[in-house]
Amino acid sequence: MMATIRDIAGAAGVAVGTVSNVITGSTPVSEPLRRKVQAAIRRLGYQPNHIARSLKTSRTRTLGIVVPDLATPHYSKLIRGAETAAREKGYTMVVVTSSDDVARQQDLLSLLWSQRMDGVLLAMAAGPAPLKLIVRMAAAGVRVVCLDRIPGRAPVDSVSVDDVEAGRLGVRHLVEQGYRRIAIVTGPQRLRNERRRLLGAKLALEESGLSLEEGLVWPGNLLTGDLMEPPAPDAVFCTNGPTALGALRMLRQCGLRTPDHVGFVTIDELTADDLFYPTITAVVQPAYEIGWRAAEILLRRIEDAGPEGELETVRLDAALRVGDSSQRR
Amino acid sequence: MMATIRDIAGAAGVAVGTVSNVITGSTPVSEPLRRKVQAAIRRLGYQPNHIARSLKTSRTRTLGIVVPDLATPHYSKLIRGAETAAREKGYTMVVVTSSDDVARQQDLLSLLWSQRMDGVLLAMAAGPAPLKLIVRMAAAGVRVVCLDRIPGRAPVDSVSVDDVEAGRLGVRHLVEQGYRRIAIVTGPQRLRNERRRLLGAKLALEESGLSLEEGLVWPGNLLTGDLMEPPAPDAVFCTNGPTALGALRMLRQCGLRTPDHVGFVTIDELTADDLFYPTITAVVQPAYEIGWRAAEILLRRIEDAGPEGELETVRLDAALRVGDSSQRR
DNA sequence: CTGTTAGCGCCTTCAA
DNA sequence: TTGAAGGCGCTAACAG
Repeated sequence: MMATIRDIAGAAGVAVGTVSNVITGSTPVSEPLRRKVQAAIRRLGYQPNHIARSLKTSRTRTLGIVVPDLATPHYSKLIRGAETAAREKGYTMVVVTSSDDVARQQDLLSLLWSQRMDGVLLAMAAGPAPLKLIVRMAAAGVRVVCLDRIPGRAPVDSVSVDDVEAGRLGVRHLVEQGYRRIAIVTGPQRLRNERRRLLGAKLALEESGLSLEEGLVWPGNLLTGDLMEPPAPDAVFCTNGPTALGALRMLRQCGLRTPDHVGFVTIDELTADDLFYPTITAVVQPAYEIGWRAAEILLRRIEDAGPEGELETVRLDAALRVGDSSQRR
Repeated sequence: MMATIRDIAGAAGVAVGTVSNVITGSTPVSEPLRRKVQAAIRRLGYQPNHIARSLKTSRTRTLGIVVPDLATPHYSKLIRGAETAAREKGYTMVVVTSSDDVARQQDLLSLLWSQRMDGVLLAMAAGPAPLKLIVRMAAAGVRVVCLDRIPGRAPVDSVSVDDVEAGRLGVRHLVEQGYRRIAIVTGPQRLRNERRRLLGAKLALEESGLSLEEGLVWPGNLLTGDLMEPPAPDAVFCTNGPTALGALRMLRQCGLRTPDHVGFVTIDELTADDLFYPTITAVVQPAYEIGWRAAEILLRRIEDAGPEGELETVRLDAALRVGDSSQRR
């Protein structure tokens, strides 16, 4: 039903090997034959079967990327970066989402392995790292590079932002603006990123001679009233975008505005945060570059395929983008 | 290097066919043998090769979805809906983005075809529909279902929102609120959706006995000053999310606030639009359901594989979600 | 039930 | 340069 290399060989009056040669370009083919072959390809609407090709070559020229979710702008930027790098090298990128579920993440990795992806980019789901699987995949020739959400200490290449610095940067800015009772709102502490951002925030406080009161650290989501009851903060620092949205909702519910009643800084850009009134001060991650760099490393591993070489561990810097929300009045 | 079905047959002391039978479950296998096989599978860390399986069965149990971009919340919801429906049937969803580029869209469709996806979901890039390719793919057994951004008249199943109604809904609301000089800001008119939303908006005006002044329709992005020079609008209606963000930026630049100076309604939810101050009135599309329904239709086509049957054309309703921005004071 | 075997479509030596 | 042939890993008959 569907045209094969054989059909077009027949139609062009040449051998299948010749057809393959004109398609892959691996072996020179004389002009007249090449023309006949290409004519037949067009005429029959032939579409090479990558499945068969991959089975033969045991390379798919396809990369997988596993992310916790697609809705967060952070991950769409990251994917775009990775996808662009892959495309430049002639690779296709397949995107799948774990919904932050480790079981599903495990399934997805197995699936990508079964699909014989040449390599996989992994932004881990919250929870234990699938190290054993990663190691087995690597042994089987499926490279894995972690990005954004990376495991603590593990034999994998990784690219991410410097989380400690990001946390420090945001809180230091608040301190410099004159805020003293700074509340920290974080995501789940199972995530290493979150732990490190919190660590950075604490460091910034210590460096300023301020002590962090435990009452002012809220891991996970804010609860109503946290902002009102003593010790009430004069500023809020959020360690990620979704958390920031939650915190802002809470502020609104409590009738608090930034920066009039409380200073506000978050890690991650919020969609259209320049439209918020007042605009939001953010510690911005180079999301696109994280994706790009990770894909680059992965592709190098795949194409060099030589000895293991050194593990690559890239830490990129986040940048402070000052808005209105942290301007103490 | 990588364990094959053969290796585990050897390790378990059975024939390859038996191994295949326990894996696929297509033929019953006695308990003792099944156990030996499964032990061997675990021991050797065997991972089935989907490539080979697909070559044999000529089914990949994988669907592709092509979207213009990932950053828009609308598309991530849509993808989640489609992905969920696919997963329920045991299919994997591969996400690729066209960046709204028809050439790239063409390449991606060819690629998905070459990868022998069992079916493809397509939210078209702005520009001419790749009808010929779609027809060829269908003939070759790769079903295509269009969603969200669908072609005008074409022999494909399609799922989308009722754009005319969505446009009408938004503008009618503004009229009901007492606005009279309503500006319409649209996306590129090459997009059928945009044309139809504009049409709906015009209908709502006519039905209210209001005439649309050409000066108050801005296709594409707003330009500075449009809002200030006469005839200045007393309300703005945007036909999609990104356009709305642009318009809001413009309003801010002009020092105009909603609803004090100008009423505001948009099609599409904006991320965290409940946090905008004032909150934004939106005509909300059932994005998740669009994805879900489209995947459902596609899967039915794939699995029934029978006669063509009737073309399915699903039009879902958008809903008005009233916020502050359209409350005339 | 279990084992054997013939391809799925393609690429890649290897001879001619 | 061209053509013929083997086999990638797996499934699905089919024969035992």
